[in-house]
Amino acid sequence: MLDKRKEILSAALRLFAESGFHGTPTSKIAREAGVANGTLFHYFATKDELIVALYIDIKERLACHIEEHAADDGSLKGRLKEQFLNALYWALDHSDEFRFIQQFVSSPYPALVPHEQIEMHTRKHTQLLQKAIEDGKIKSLPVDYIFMLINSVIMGLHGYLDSNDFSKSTQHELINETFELLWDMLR
Amino acid sequence: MLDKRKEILSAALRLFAESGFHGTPTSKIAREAGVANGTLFHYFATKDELIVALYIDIKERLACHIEEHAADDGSLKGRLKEQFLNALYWALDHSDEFRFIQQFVSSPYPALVPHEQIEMHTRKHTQLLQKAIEDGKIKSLPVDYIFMLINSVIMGLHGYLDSNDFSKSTQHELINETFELLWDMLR
DNA sequence: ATATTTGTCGACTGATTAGTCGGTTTTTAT
DNA sequence: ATAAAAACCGACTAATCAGTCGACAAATAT
Repeated sequence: MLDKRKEILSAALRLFAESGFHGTPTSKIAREAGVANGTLFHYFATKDELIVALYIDIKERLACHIEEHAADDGSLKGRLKEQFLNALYWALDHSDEFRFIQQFVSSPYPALVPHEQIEMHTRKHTQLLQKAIEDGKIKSLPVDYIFMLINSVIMGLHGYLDSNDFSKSTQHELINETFELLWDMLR
Repeated sequence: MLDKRKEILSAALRLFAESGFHGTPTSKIAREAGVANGTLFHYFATKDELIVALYIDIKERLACHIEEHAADDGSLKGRLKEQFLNALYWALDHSDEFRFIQQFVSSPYPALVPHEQIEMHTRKHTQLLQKAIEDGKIKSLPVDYIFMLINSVIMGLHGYLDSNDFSKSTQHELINETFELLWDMLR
């Protein structure tokens, strides 16, 4: 049964999102995952390693989701919009994951993640942007700057939608409007 | 000497920004502040109370800064821009404070802060926005929505400027450009 | 002067935690 | 069938940490 690893990651995610990294003892994670204490340390040598592994796992799942749902045809704007919407819907459907990521990036942990790993995940998003810039569809500004702007808005909008509780359709409208606002800004 | 309280807050800020809330033992804070262990708990009954007090302290200082540097004359756009620039420059000059706030908001702690306290600090910023909306200077969208958008961009831009190291003048340019971008988007 | 309150100290404690270890079961390879 | 390796267990430990306590000092009040 190799899916005990998954069980551990899943339990850790739930508990971290609820009580934070340090508010969650490894013993509780093991119990919640239905494995022994030692088993946790069989898969992850340290708690830190578990946290980093969880981060990478989530990032991978997000990248997969966006890749899967990417429309390969259509205008550049349409494809970018697709990415934007997918990121937000994923975040809305995976608020534990999102809370974890937020906690993670505003902690000392990111230093422990190999640099290439990070870049690999962002490149997929930035290359579409790069193309849009080259085609003159959006302003000629540094890609990582634009990426930062979009990302910030995604983060912020998610928090906003998460703390108010709108109907599904209102959410959808807000997300759409926000993208159009962003697009106008970058055009 | 009642400024031991300040000494404790200041040491806590430095250490929290460096190692996170839970990576920082109270004993280390006391040592760094030059006071005894028990003294820390004389001023703050629990570690949590210290963390919340530090949050409120920082928020107050930020609000003061923005208020002090607010130009009372000038166009609405100019005043809004002033606020935007001041927030960013403050953040750039107080990265420990900023790191702390980021950590704080993506943790379970905000639940411990009285709601009025939060609203009090945001109202000052939102009321200028409210006026801009009423005057038709910017799009008629919910104030807190617009506030969220601006805030996200401030957060994101700060992170961006912090991780690249641009010259002062490049920073200034980027900040200016970003505000103009934002303004165009909201107009 | 005296009493009272407030601030300060640092040794101490009870609880908790990350991580270990020796042994058992399960899987895989031969 | 047998041996070797990998997964798994849970009691245990060494260390750490938040918070206490009783004693002392300084300031304030009477």
